[in-house]
Amino acid sequence: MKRFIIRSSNHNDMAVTIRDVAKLAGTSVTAVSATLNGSTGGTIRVGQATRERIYEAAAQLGYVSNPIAKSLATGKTKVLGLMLPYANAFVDQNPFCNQVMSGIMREVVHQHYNLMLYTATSGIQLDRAAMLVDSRIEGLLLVMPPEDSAIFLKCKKRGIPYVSILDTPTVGSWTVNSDDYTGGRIAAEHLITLGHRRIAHLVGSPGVVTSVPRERGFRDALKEAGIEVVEDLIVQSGFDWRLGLESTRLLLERSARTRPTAIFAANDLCAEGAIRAIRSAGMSVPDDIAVVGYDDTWYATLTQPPLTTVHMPIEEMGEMAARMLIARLEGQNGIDPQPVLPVSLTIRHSCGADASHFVGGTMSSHVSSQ
Amino acid sequence: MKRFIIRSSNHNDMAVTIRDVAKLAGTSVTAVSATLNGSTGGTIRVGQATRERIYEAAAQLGYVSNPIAKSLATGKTKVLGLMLPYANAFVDQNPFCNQVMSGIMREVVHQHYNLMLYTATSGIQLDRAAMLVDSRIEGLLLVMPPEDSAIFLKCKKRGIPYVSILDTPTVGSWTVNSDDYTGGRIAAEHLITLGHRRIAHLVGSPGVVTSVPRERGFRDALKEAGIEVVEDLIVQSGFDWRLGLESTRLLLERSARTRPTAIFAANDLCAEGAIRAIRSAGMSVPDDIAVVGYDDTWYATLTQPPLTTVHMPIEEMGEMAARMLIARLEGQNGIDPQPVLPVSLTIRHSCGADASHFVGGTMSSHVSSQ
DNA sequence: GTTGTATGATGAAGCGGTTCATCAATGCGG
DNA sequence: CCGCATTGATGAACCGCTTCATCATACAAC
Repeated sequence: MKRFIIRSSNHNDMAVTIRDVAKLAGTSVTAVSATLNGSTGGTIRVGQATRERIYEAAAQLGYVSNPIAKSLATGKTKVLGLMLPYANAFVDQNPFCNQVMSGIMREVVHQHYNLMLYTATSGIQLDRAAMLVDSRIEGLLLVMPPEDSAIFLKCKKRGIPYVSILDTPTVGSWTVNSDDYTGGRIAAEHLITLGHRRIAHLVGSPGVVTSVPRERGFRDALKEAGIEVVEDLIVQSGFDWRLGLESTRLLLERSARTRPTAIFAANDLCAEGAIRAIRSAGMSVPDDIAVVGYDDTWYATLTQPPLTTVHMPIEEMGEMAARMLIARLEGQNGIDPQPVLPVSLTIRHSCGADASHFVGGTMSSHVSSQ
Repeated sequence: MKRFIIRSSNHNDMAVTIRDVAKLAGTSVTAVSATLNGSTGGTIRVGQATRERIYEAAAQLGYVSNPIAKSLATGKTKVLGLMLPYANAFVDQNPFCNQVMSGIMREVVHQHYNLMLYTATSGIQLDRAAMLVDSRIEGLLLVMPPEDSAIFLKCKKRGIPYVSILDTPTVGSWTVNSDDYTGGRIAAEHLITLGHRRIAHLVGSPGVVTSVPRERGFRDALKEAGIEVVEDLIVQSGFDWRLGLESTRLLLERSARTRPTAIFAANDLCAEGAIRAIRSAGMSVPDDIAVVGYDDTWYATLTQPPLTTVHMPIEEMGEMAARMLIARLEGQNGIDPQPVLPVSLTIRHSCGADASHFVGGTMSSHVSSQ
């Protein structure tokens, strides 16, 4: 026997469908669909009267469209994926990711998209996490993806467009970066302007793309000021405060005559480590040694003294990435695929500078003080 | 003229479907579906030989199931929603949310679910954000939801089950909390054991449910130790370091004889503020005034001195919430709907205690030192 | 030989929308 | 009155997958 099916109007928890609305409004599902979607302008036309009956019926039934069915029919999900970097501690402990996420969220919500979150949690490698990325998402946002990750291949195979944040731009890639070169420069220039000559640079973790241009900018600034670049003062460090502390401790072991009088740290957390090392060596920041951070996360206001740091427009980068991805999905063109956002210097107290002297005094497009 | 449709095998970017696999394997879609899902044990049975042909065909075509179609057919999406709290700064600047998210992610990935992220970004109220929650998600996780939010109603109407983290348990609700009462107690007890008698408590933001039981625990501990509870020493503060600083500053204005010798702060950030206030008043932590924090986020290791703080199992709470929600979705029963996770005291250096004296010396189930 | 019971396999009806192809009615110029 | 463009409206195919109802066969028991 065939099942007896007459669309049992209420399977109790069954949501109301477009058909229910059509029935109540005494019209067709086509009309309902077109009306409720603001009529796409195809061959389907709905008169004013019908339209109103539909609205009323929909309201009366409390109809809400089922996005899943819609996705299946249209092939569009209005969902973006966000893949956070592999190192769990990084995500947990670095305000950077949060701020990027905030920016992304803002834009995503604004454009009526949704965000699916993926992370490579402890024990799950990024590539394995990538397996979970499926056709539910239309595009993917990547934060600091490791080079040559299988995830890229996978996206390509699946035809999923992606935009990465903080990634080396290559031909045809879509990346959002900030101007790390200038960031390195303005940090150095600020210190130079303050009279420093022996300036150390704690370089970020190897493999993180931002490190190289920052270092380059740093070196160039020194050269241009006619200051000899002492290789021993440019040391490998990292984005963790412990690393900053360790590296700085080593620097402080140098004799008073070769010891740096200023340190340009890999990021704000690293600067925190540097400040600690300096303190525990019985010296003062900024009187004995000046410190410049990088990122200008909220944490920079919490160091003692508050950190002079290179401001990265982190939220804006997230926002930009989301905007680019969506624009691309919607077939807009004329989008710059590899924007580089400007940085600036936020002057606080870790260099001993009076902010007011420096407004407009650096290469940055914007110098603020707090 | 009717469209001429023979399922044009390759619309070029069209993904391979279950039908393609069936065709190649010379069998039916039913068989393919059953096989690839590990045969649900219904009336559909697939023989070994067919099964192998199917696997081979699927592999050859690089078939991947379309989760959207699957969702539409089954009514299950395997997607959970996560609603982060409204205050943007809170999410950005408080490590708490991150850690909860980590825990949630861990469990969600482990159970082969996905996570859709919702936040009330600046300018978008929580209730408006809730509008975006749709049938794509099977359940919702809420972090510190404001009471009486429209979101609850909405979930109920839609039949979406939810579990909230840090929320007052009510009849029939599903909530995950940690033992705030004991948290307040052990903080106080620790300080009492160290000989303190004038202990202040900086209470968390009003409206946040954790504040009340913590204060109660704090008071009870004092009473039990026969210490008079001085109302003036229990002050409204908040979860931001600025608030901690401000509140503490006021406390320090008291005469030396009525001034507290120890402060139990609302959370780690608030404790940071307290430490600063104490320092800038020319006093020392812990020598002049001891400070206890709450949460034990990574930030607690960064204060100077490192913070003795009540350890909240934050990640575990996230994990637990996700596990409960999924269990509920999958119809398991016997789940405790309102678990209260144990807290403990992490002893560092802001109270001047030697950790080794205190192992087992408090009510906590676990005392660790770093 | 008949009946019964596993086992193996499949067609087709959904799930809830979108959209193409088609048709009815209306209005207008000549 | 006829031809034609325009507006209004609809049935049904389709998106890709699940699953019910049904059927075919083989083999065991009686």
